[in-house]
Amino acid sequence: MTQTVEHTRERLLQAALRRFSERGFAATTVKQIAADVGLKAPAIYNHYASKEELLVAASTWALDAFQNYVLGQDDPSQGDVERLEGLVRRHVLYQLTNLEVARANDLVLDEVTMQESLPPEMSRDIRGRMRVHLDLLTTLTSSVIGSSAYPDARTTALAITTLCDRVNVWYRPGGPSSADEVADAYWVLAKRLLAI
Amino acid sequence: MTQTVEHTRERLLQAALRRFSERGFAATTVKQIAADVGLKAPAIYNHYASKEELLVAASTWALDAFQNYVLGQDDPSQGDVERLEGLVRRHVLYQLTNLEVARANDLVLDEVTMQESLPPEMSRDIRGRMRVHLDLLTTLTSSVIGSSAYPDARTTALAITTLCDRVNVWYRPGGPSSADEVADAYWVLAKRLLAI
DNA sequence: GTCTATATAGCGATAGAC
DNA sequence: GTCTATCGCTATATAGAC
Repeated sequence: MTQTVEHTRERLLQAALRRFSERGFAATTVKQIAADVGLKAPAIYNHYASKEELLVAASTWALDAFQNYVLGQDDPSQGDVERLEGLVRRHVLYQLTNLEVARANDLVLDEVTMQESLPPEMSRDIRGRMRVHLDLLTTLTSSVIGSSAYPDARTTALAITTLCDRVNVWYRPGGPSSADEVADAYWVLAKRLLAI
Repeated sequence: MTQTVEHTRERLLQAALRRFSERGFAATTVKQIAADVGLKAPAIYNHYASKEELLVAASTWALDAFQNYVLGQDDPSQGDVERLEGLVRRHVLYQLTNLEVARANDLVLDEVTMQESLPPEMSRDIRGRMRVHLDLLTTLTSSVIGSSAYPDARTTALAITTLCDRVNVWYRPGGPSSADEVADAYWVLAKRLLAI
């Protein structure tokens, strides 16, 4: 009871993240987000200037969390295959142990793929971040399969990251496989795509 | 000029399909759909009872078109590998030559994955249809890789269909590859996943 | 920093003339 | 079958009291 206060701003961000990831941006109302943290709708505007700013904040937070986890642990002193394995495993594990954040990332990526949904500045930022991830994956893939491989490194890297990215679409927490088991299986699949 | 009339109902459905696929259901207004076919918003209700009915009609149409193309040409008298090749190639080609419809299918599948967006009857219908596709793919995969393979046939089939499904996310019509070239490359990737 | 009350705007959908 | 006008509602966001 002493400091159940907790910073309202952060709790609003988490509530927004969950709502946006469940129903999408347009179908979510600020009233719902406010209610999730025990507030009336107008109180939100003491913390965020607009609903769109909430989307930007939530999306940025989700992308940061993903990249910190997946890319932050990459160790350039390791071999290329080991680095690829780490990227694949962490990508899968992240998707499966942070279903909400992962869904939010799917969502924001979708809104970037489409038009007008997000402020252009943020669209650029997001594209840039995804490029960092894909470029690293492509570089490592190229080292492993060679520069004249068919399909080429970019196509192969895209296939690998797509598989990892979509794992949360069909995975259900209570199901037969643990997240680690799925990560194992997906690294096997990735190795097949790399033909190693 | 003789019969530029064309059945308004169908043109509305196509306009709805495009709008929904571009911006999502909640963010699309009936006014926009009506304007796309040169009508005012209320005229829509002479053809569809509600915005939701337009979504149901558009989604059903899109799913039918996809399944007719991909599954309708499947020939059970062929070998398992040949049938898998056909399914993969047609899936990719369909995604790339019907970008709008493909996006609409992504969308409706997403709304099914989430909750409440669609009438429950339709959610069941869509789940059933996707099961038909995945079940066929899983059966053929199982025949090819065996029932004790690791990862198992369902995981492998899911990976293959996921790759095909997401090809339209990064493909751009004016880019370096034709749809046929992408289909070639993806069948190579699918074979690697099948370890053949 | 939260509340109630309200401004403003846009939505889906209906009524009724043509 | 389409139009204009409008209903009823809900949305985001603001104003001002506490």
